[in-house]
Amino acid sequence: MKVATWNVNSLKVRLPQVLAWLAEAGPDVLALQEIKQPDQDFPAEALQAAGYHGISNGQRTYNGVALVSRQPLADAVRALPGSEDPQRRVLAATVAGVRIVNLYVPNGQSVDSDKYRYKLEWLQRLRDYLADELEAHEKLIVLGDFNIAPGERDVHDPELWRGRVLFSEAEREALAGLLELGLVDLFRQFDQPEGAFSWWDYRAAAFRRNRGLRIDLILGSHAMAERCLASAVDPEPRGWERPSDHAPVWAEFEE
DNA sequence: ATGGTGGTCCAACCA
Repeated sequence: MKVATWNVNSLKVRLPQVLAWLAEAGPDVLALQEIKQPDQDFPAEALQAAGYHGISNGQRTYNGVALVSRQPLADAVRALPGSEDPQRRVLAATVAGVRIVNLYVPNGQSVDSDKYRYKLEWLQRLRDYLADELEAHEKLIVLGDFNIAPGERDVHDPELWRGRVLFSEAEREALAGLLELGLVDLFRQFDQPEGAFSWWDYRAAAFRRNRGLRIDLILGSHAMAERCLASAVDPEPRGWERPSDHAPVWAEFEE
């Protein structure tokens, strides 16, 4: 099973690229973030024609997540439990006996903003949720746009980014807290090239200069980590015409 | 230190 995550920054704009990447990379499951459209606009028919089921937790203009899968998606959950958050950032479902949790973690804007405090509170609620999910599901994958670079190797210039949003101590500790629950950053189980990033700012030719961050992650429970055969970023779509600012990240598992 | 780009939807917000 091949599982992937991609922040597409508007599914309306990026649907042709999503269909092209599905055909090219052939993932069994693709988790999408920032689809920026309500559920009634979700392109279920175009995906079905490509051989995929799809479900969404959409929202107009901002946020919105979706799951695309060759096999049916069951038992969907669309929010962190006990939350009245109107921001659509969570979509979990079960595929072929594997629980998949798709996340669009808040960006946080800057460390002195209300949005940063919201991000840290949200991550605390996420931790409580994932603790329960790990109890309930031996085979668990948690993936998406985490808006946090885990370590020095995941940042093009750690000294520039240190203390700033996406690489601040409190965010990195919150992410480490998720791993302490019993989740593994699958990308780092394998040898990777230097400068393997998943997001590059649209500004200042950041992609051309490879000034990026690895903030799109695939975490697995130990049972999934043991079954993981490979993981990588596919930077190619970031170089396409009118790209998302993120590239897809994938992980492959034995059956 | 600033501003650079892009999506949504036409002013301003978010990333």
